[in-house]
Amino acid sequence: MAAGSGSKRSKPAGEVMPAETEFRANGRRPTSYDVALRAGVSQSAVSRCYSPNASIAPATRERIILAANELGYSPNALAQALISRRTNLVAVLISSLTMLYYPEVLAELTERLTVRNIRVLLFSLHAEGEVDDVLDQVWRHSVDGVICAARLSDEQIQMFEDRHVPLVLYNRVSGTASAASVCCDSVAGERDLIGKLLAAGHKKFGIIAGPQDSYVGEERRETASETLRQSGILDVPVVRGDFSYESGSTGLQALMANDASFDAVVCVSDQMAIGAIDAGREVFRLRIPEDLSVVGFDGSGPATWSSYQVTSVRQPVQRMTEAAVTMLVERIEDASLPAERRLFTGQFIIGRSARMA
Amino acid sequence: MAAGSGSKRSKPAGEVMPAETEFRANGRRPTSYDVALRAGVSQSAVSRCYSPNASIAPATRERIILAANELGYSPNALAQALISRRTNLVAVLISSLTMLYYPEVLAELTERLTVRNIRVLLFSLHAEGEVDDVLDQVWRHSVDGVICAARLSDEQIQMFEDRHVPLVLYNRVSGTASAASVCCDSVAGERDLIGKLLAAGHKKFGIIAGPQDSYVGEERRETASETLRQSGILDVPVVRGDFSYESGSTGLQALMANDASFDAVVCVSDQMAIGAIDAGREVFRLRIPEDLSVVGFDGSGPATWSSYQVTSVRQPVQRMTEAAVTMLVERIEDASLPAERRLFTGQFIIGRSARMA
DNA sequence: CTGTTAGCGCTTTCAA
DNA sequence: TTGAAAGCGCTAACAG
Repeated sequence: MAAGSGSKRSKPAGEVMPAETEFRANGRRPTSYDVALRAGVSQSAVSRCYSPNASIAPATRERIILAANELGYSPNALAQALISRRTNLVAVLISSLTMLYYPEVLAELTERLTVRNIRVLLFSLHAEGEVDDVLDQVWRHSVDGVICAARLSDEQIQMFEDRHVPLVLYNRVSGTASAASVCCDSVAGERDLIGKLLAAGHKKFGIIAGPQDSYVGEERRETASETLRQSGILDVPVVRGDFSYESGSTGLQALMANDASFDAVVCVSDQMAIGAIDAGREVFRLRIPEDLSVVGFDGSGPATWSSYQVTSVRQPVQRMTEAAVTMLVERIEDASLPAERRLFTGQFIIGRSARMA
Repeated sequence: MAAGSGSKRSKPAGEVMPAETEFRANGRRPTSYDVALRAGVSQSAVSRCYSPNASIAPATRERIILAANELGYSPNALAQALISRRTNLVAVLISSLTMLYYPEVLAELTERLTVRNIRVLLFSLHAEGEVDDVLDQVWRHSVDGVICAARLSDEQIQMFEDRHVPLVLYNRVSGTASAASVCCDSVAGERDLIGKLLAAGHKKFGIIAGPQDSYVGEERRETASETLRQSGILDVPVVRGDFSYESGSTGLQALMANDASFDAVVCVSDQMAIGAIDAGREVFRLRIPEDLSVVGFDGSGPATWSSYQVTSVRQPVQRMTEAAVTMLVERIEDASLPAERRLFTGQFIIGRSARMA
């Protein structure tokens, strides 16, 4: 018998196991050695059967596949990864809030990675300090690359370069370090939104911003303020939320507590816009948009529901996730590829939550 | 020098590498050999440093930790897993729809697994046929266990037993095979809901059900029909949706197309209830709940928004996810544990979408 | 086309 | 407490 003799296995060559009639007779999953034994070939022949471009005789392959099926064999991804230095694993880092309020992104990323035969190792970040622990796990698992939709410091981004782990940032860019990223253009989108509100004659604005550590949130808030300032509208009050419905609702109430004469409230996310709309209607008995215009950002599911129909900017999530996955895979394939930043333009959604004339 | 000589490494003992001043001088991540070399100990000493209950002298440990930090070393999870037969990886299987409409579950599961030092390998299923491919990947990656919130056939469940891979089903039970599971009691919840509608004098019902392959959807639909039948209300029309907002909206319209005299519409999910409420208001100009009562199920986020306030049954997601994770971890620790089924009672949410008197 | 061989980086006896 | 040695299951030269 070809296999077994001279192998490193502990059982001597003569002591060949009987045909394994039971599934997993020895209590462990079958290995390529078991398959080789049964098919009467060498272990490496079995390995070749599962290699995309291996040279193996059709007849041999058939015998091996048969034996493998009888045994219920499938290659051990750990061993494959250990030797080939390719895990086919990508870590997706996502802040728990984003995961809750924007699940479409995760669903799309997962699907697109799966299509490329890549598995997703999911990390959900809530607290800030957690990031370092998560990164440690990322290194330990030798993932082929990382897609990050959570806050990373420049030092942390630098670690990816040091370790040659391809990284693509989602809806954020790094300040100093150069990292590949895919974003929806918050500046253009928010400017567009504000411009339309101004054109419709809105004069008294309020802003419901996101947490300070949110990249897109801050970008949208700054753009809103700046655009208004350029039109001579200064000192626009800002309150902060956490992207949640509740914080949109309390945000509006906080704004109104000081001064209830708003024309328009700019929310940096749809979820908060919805909260603001509900608070406007329920708490202040306002008609939206006749008495108060509310705009959001994202174009996420509930924003289109007929009770809200939020005037907003829709992120092209499908194209963005596809771009992120493509960029990452390219960098896994060719580590020398330079950092690239892809900026997608959001689509204005007219909705019914803002007076547009 | 202790390490290096006699090791299996290809570089001869004499050809010792110079002190590695650079991070990852050889272009690869440092291994325990590199650390051993630098700390002047054997590779196994380094390994012990990262073992919870190893016997190692404090002084030695310190030298090793120092060297490890200088090199930026962290253990290779692949190699650890390969030899120790423990990956600290759990696969989470979730249907893409569930992922979209019920992200809280994924977030909670991930968080609770992370706390237990377990990583999540995420698989999102859309089509039915995909399951077998996903399972193949699950086997290949030698996960320690699986939490499944997607449809699995009895044969597929049997594969987990054959391979001794612990499995916990989430919000579903297996028909014949015995698998551990965590569920919210749809029967009790739906019966409660229907009972309250009946008590309030509703007479003419319609049901918006889920897809036929949804376990909870069908359970809720059957319970609703059955409970009504027991009160003498027969032939309740049923239309099917896919749990989405849109299908709730079109579902109501389909029901009304035949007969617009409904008292109450029972939706098997909140998302569809919301769609039905909006369609009732927008399309049919109905007041909810004065003209039409709508009830849902789940108690998911948007259901509590003030525009909807869906009368529903809230699943105790926190307790359910904790139970699922605990059950799985117990079975990873002790494979001989018998299958167990934990049923949680949902909480009735009175809401404002159904007339209750 | 096929088999032999040498490890991937680590844990775990077994001696010392 | 420590080191040497033996693999975990696999890929990838290298010969033949």
